[in-house]
Amino acid sequence: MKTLTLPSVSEMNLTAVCAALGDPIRMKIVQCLARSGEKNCSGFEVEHISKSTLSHHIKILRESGLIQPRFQGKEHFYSLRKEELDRRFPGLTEMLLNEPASAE
Amino acid sequence: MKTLTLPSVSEMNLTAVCAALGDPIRMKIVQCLARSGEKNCSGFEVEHISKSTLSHHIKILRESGLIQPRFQGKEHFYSLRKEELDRRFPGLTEMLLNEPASAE
DNA sequence: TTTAATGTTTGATTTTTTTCGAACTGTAGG
DNA sequence: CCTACAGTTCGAAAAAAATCAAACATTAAA
Repeated sequence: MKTLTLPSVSEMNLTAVCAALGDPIRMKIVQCLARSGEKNCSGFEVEHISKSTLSHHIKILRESGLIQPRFQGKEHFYSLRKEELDRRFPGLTEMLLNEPASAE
Repeated sequence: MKTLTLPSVSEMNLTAVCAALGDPIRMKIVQCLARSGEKNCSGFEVEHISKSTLSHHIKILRESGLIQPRFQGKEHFYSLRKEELDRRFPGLTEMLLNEPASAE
């Protein structure tokens, strides 16, 4: 059974969202999704991390409410929860788009 | 000699700012400053932490560019760098003000 | 010049987070 | 049914962050 817990708009918490965005890998994933819509794990432009580590970061992003999954066959497609974020944290998605990808 | 390093607007980094805001104590301090302007350490509404821990959190906030100090006598007054933040991260200070103080 | 007040810094400890490989789950194709 | 693929979960190890007490610095006041 797939029990997917995604916080509602009112359940989203700014501190948790900031903590999620406070890691360079997660920031990069979120910026990637902000710029290009839906992607599966292999589409995130992150290198040199194992798939279990990537999965861990995705979980934190999902639990904070920043991203949402869509399951299709064996692939998990993720996307920014733009509508929800724009309601809860106006200006945030623009911030993500305006910020240059940090050198890593 | 007091060498105070405060990042310029262009030096501010979204990931670092988010990491700074990702801790509940620091979030509370910043929200406190956003609502009420300048305060010294004893004015931050945080309890149950030692002064050295508080000083540590203040340092992280200052180095991220979120707050700035003003030295007057033996007191250090801190304030949000509102003008700089509004230029670099439009919408951020509103987010801080809109967010209810999280129960701790 | 002592003493008290307001922090900061240092060094050590605890706690949390990040990371990985291995095992596992579910899906699709042969 | 067997195998490959895409990803998650588990358990352990490493790295980073938070925490505190003690020592230090600076200012002001007695």
